[in-house]
Amino acid sequence: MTKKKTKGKSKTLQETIIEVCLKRGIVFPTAEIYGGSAGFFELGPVGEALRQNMIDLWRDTFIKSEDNVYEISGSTILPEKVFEASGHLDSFNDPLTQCQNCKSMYRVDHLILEQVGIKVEGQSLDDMWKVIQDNRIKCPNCKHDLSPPKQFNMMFSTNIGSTSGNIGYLRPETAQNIFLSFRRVSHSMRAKLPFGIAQIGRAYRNEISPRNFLVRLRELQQMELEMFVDPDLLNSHPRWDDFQDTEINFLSQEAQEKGDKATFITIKEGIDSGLIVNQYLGYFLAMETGFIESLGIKKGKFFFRHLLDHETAHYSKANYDLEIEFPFGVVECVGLAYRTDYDLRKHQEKSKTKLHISEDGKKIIPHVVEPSFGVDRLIYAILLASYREGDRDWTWFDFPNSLAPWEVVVAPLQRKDGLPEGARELFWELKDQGIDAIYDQTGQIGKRYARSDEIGIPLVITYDYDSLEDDTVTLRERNSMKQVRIPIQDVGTIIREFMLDIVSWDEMTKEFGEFIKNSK
RNA sequence: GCAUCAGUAGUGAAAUGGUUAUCACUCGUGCUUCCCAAGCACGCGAUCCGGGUUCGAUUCCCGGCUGGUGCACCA
Repeated sequence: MTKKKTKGKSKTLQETIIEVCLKRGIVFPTAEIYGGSAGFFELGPVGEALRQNMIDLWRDTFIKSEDNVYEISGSTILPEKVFEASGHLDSFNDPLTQCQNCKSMYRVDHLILEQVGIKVEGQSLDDMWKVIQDNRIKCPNCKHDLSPPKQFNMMFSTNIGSTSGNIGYLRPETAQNIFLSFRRVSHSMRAKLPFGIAQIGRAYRNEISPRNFLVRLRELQQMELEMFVDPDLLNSHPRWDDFQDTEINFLSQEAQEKGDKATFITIKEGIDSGLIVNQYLGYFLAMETGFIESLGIKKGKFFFRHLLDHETAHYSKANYDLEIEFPFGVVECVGLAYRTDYDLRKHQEKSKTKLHISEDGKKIIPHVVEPSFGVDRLIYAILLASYREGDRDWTWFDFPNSLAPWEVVVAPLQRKDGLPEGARELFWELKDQGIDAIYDQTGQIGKRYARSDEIGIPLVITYDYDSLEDDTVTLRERNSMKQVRIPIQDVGTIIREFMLDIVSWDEMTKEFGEFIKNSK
């Protein structure tokens, strides 16, 4: 953690980002006019544009570029049986006890295991209370008496319909819908292993203590993919040759125990040494690396942490968290879990519905490899990674072009002499061409450049007096603050090529020459 | 959930048990042929919520909400 807030002194990066978010309509607290509600945030126009652009990028990468991944959209409220089967009802119900004196809270089962070595996980509260009393377990902190254990449920519950007793829960992860609709999707798509089902949507967790802006939320958004694979073929990924040499930044369990840093390894090295459990996990480690880089986050700034055994969820046989480094600490943004056949088996048992795939006369319950992305945390990570300050009087976001909230601002140099009319005409022309433009004629031109930079719009077109004469406009680029003068009829094409990274800004200035204002 | 600090225009700050709560920037309108938050004029805009003490509370007290930090928690 860095620095303190003391009047007029330096602010943390987090405080700075939050300030810009409020000011520029990126993110703000839910129900703010009523004092807000912890753990909930709303995206403003700029934040929502970022979110949509990131989701598009994810869909392109993890669904559209694959030959057999199908996207669904499931309900956010699910009946209780689902979570009895999935294990969330047991595992999500943490039994807690509190010290009567110092008020410290403890997970009862963890405390008992640690103090007297007895495993009580899954036992009733009364039984656990008995173990505490029989063994005279006291508060490890101050040695005083503990309270009887209480359940704390991390899932939001509700009643379905008018009768009580039909309990539903807001899903704590999007993944369960995928297992529930597995049979329908695999049949309707006539899917053959390996195939994937993806979902982008909201999930809910009643966190005890929401913290750190968009990091720990009670309502969150996920982009999840469940890849279903024949368990005998987990080490026969069809594209092995394409990704085996991809380098990833990896923090092994052993390195964590020694306190070492993450190091770069290739996927092949990871597989050969057993650090990466199978090729499908390796594939997604490589894919996740590429995706995060495309968000403008540098390869050395994030790493995969192989979770320690006690941190690994009840359903998972191996878990790799993608953690991104920032001045105040790391933000965990993506998980990669090897869920094996846990979920399908549990749902098969509970629902009495066959959840296998028939192939070559064999009945296979596929194993599941699950990359799971936290949308909100990634938005935060993008903001942090793109935030810039320096050679100008305002701050800006250096978003990758594909994430920018708008592609271009169209601005008349002044609000008179026919300039607004000309600029307006160009603005509508660009819209017709499918360019995501926004019009701004308020205030002086420099102020409009600043505002545009501040929400990370890469380009500004200025329609000036010369435009009236010769049908050219200036095009300004955010990062260099340099301009070129280009013919109006080519503007749409030029913007498109720049936004798709077909033509770089350097190439553009070479072709058109840098425009210097003819002062006075 | 515990402890602790904090909450004043959009943002950042100032002040006060008593007339109309101050300032900067932002924002809006106008002027200035004006290409990187220039200048001038005018304008909009705030004491987190509830209760108590008091003739009077933004200020003092209590409770809540929200945020920072530490602990705990994070399937």
